[in-house]
Parts: sequence; C-alpha cells; structure tokens
Amino acid sequence: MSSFQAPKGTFDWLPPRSERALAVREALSAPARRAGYGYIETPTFEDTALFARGVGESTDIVTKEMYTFEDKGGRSITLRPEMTAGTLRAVLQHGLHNAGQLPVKLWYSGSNFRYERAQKGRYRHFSQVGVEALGAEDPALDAEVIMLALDGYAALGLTGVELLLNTLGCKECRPAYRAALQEFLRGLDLDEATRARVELNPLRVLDDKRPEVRAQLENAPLVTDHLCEACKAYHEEVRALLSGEGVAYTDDPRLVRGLDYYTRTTFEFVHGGLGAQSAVGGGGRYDGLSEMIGGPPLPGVGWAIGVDRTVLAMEAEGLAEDDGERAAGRVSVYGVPLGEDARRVMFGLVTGLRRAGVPADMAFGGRGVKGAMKGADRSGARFAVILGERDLAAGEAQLKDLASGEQTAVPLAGLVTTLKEKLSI
RNA sequence: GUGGGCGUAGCUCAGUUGGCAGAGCGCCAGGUUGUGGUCCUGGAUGUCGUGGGUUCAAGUCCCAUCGCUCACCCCA
Repeated sequence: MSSFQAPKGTFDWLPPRSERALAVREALSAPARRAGYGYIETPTFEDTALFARGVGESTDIVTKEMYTFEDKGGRSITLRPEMTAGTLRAVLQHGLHNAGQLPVKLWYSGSNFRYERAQKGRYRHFSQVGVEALGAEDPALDAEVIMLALDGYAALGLTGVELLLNTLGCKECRPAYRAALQEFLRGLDLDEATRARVELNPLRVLDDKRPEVRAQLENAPLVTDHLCEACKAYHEEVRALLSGEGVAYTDDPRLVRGLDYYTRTTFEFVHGGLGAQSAVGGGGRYDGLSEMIGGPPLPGVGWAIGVDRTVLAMEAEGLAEDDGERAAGRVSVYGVPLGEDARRVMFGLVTGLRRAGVPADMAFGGRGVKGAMKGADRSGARFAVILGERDLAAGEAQLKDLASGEQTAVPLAGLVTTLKEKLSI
C-alpha cells in the first residue's frame, strides 16, 4: 500500500466502473450537441471575486465551501465550485453574445470543488456536465434546456428521475415577496444560524429539511402567490410547453436552490438512490447574473448535472451493471510470444491488428507460456495468437479460440485478414 | 463545523473472560520443460491505522490522534 491516499473527501474512478462516468458524460452532452450547443472549456480556477459576486456572498458555497488560495502573484484564486459563473465570464470576455445570433448556446463538462464533509453522493471534488443558453428570454428556451436533461437521463435508461419545478419571480415581484417571507420567518422559533439566514437570504430557509423547521413553514407565504403578471404568464408558458411534450413534473413552490443568481424558472432533478442527497441535477434562469459580474443585461438559463450522482442513480436502478466490464480495456486478440525473436514479430503483429481496427494486446514482461496464456484468458480476448520458434520457422502462428479451445495454424501473412473475418470487423 | 459507526493479508471479513494472528476469495508455484479458463497439490503475504498508557502478557482494555464511512447543515 502506498503511503499516499487521495485527499480527504475525494475518490478515484477506477476501471471498469469508470466507464460509467464516461458513459454519463457522453449521454448527457449528446442531446445538447444535437440542439446546437457548442463545447466550452474554461479554467478550473477563477478570480475569487467572480464567485463571490456571481454565486452570491450569502450562499454557503461562498461563505464556507470555497477552495481559495493566494497565487504567487498575490491574486486571490478559487477552484470553481460551479461552472455557470466561469462560463458567463468567458462569454462576456470574448463578446460571444455580440458575435453571432442569440442565444449563445454552450455545454461543458468538468471538475468542481467544494470544501465540505463528504458523504454518499457528496464529495470535495465532483464532476458536472452542464448547458447554458444566453441572450434570450423565452419560455421555450427554459423548456428546451429541461428537455435536454430529461432526454439525457432517458438515454441512460434512468426511470426514477423526478423533475421539480418552480419560479422565483423577477426583480419586479421578488422584493415584495421577500419582505413578506421575512416578516413571516421572523416570527418563528429558529436557531441562530437560521435567523441570520432569514436576514441574508430568506428564500433558502424554505429549503430547510429539518422536521422542526419544516413544521413551522406550513403556512409560509409562497412565491407563487406573489408573482407579477409577467412572471406568472412566463411560468405558465414553461409549464404548458413541458406538458405539451408529455413531461411529468411536480410543482414545488418551496424549491429555491442554493445559489443567489436564480430568477424565474428553477428546477431540480431528484432521485431516491443517492443516500441522503436527492439532487442529481438542477438549474434555472439567471437573468441578473451578467450584471452582477459587471456585464450588460444578458438573460440566461441552464443546468448542471452531477456526473457522480448520476452514476449512483444508475447503480441504484441496477443499470449498467456490466457495460463497464464490457468496454473497459477489453481486447479481442491477445498475443502470446515465446522467445525474443517471436516477441519482436508479435509486436509488429499487434501493432498491425490495432491499425486494422482490431483491439489487441500481448503478454509483456517475458512471461512463460503458461503465464502468457493466463494473461490471454484474463484479457477477455476471444483469440490468442501463439508464436514460438517452430511457428516462426514455418511462417505461421497458432490461432486459438479461447472459448472452445480449438487451435489452428494460420500463415503470418494472412493473420490480420483472418482475424478481421472471424471477428466480423 | 457537529454527531454515529468502522479501521486485522491484495479484497471481503472472523478473532472467545486479555494468552502463539485466522478463513474465504485472489495471488504465486508445481501437476503439463509450447498452452489459459475447470480440477488436484503446495506456497507466500500483516507496522492488527498511528502514538502513548495499563498489564507477566494487548488485535482485544484506557487515552489521544489520523483516516474511512454514514448522517446533520448544505448541495451536484
């Protein structure tokens, strides 16, 4: 055992299970790519102030969960806790919103970092796939991004993902609601931290999961009763579009999300297989975010889905139990060379097979036949190609079907062709 | 940041009132000096998380510490 371990709160994806993480990234991004979303890659770290202003000074993420450090130039740098702020920063920096038609549609995939105590489904390093659509305020766009996520989950075979939907109002109607909610919350029996939250970000108190708090929230004023006409109409249109596509969703007037930038549409994808965690993904509209980080008005909507949590959800549903094993490093042909001369020839054979599109591997490390054959067996290959002095002299190799045990001599010159035929490649 | 559970072989774990550290699987070798998977025979592997304490004697009891894990808070 090495004396080093993965840093606290992190974990490694190892084969074959790691294939599931790859499959999730692929399945979640494919619908976005089909819908005209372009791939964006931004730095893993940004100026600390970007997150402080973009994510929100009052959020837990900013107040206690950021990986912040000073670089050698004296700048305050933070490992990204989410990717929307960095994506929007890149859009503004490069003027993507001025360069072509709106909305600017982007998708991304990458690592995020939050300094938290780990538990099932929650780690200090985690991966997300996300989409952002910027520069248009259109209920159809909100509905579009939701559809993209649902199509991604469906492609993975997930059936237990539930969509929770809400609206948080806009800068016209939210202040009045916020005040009404604050007044209500101040009358409750709450602990000190929560009372502080009432003053900073009262909406998030609605998200409290503790029973003693929940019970007191029974009669809390709901945002849906305080919406302006425009927000009400907008939300109804989003709901109608989703319903029109046969999407099942649950209206959850208490769904508020943990980041400050959300306006109007918010949504969360929840699943029961994640331990105490429930969200596999979430997002919403963030019409004020651009201005918060010093940009022009630029409405946007998007989501981020947790790759690790999605894998957990799949495992909870019994999906993908063996595709990982099927795909991970599995080859079709395994070379067993006997002796130095054979090893050189085998190296060329294996290279040729790979170039011809045949997944192939060979025994390394000068193992004896027995050990090399054991390697062939463990590789999962269908065929072993055995090459010794006698075969070399005859200009042929022994081709062994590892399932049946049947073995025939094949001329070296025709080996690639023969194998491609037998494997239907 | 707070609380519970757990740290013994590569893995999963057992280990009695404190008395020689074990099993299964895996691994290695041989049975087969050019043949895997099955089978048979044999073999190796430990800082019992770490540091201290009690004791003739500690994997076992006590203290501290680190790590893992689950949960709270919060979130993907």
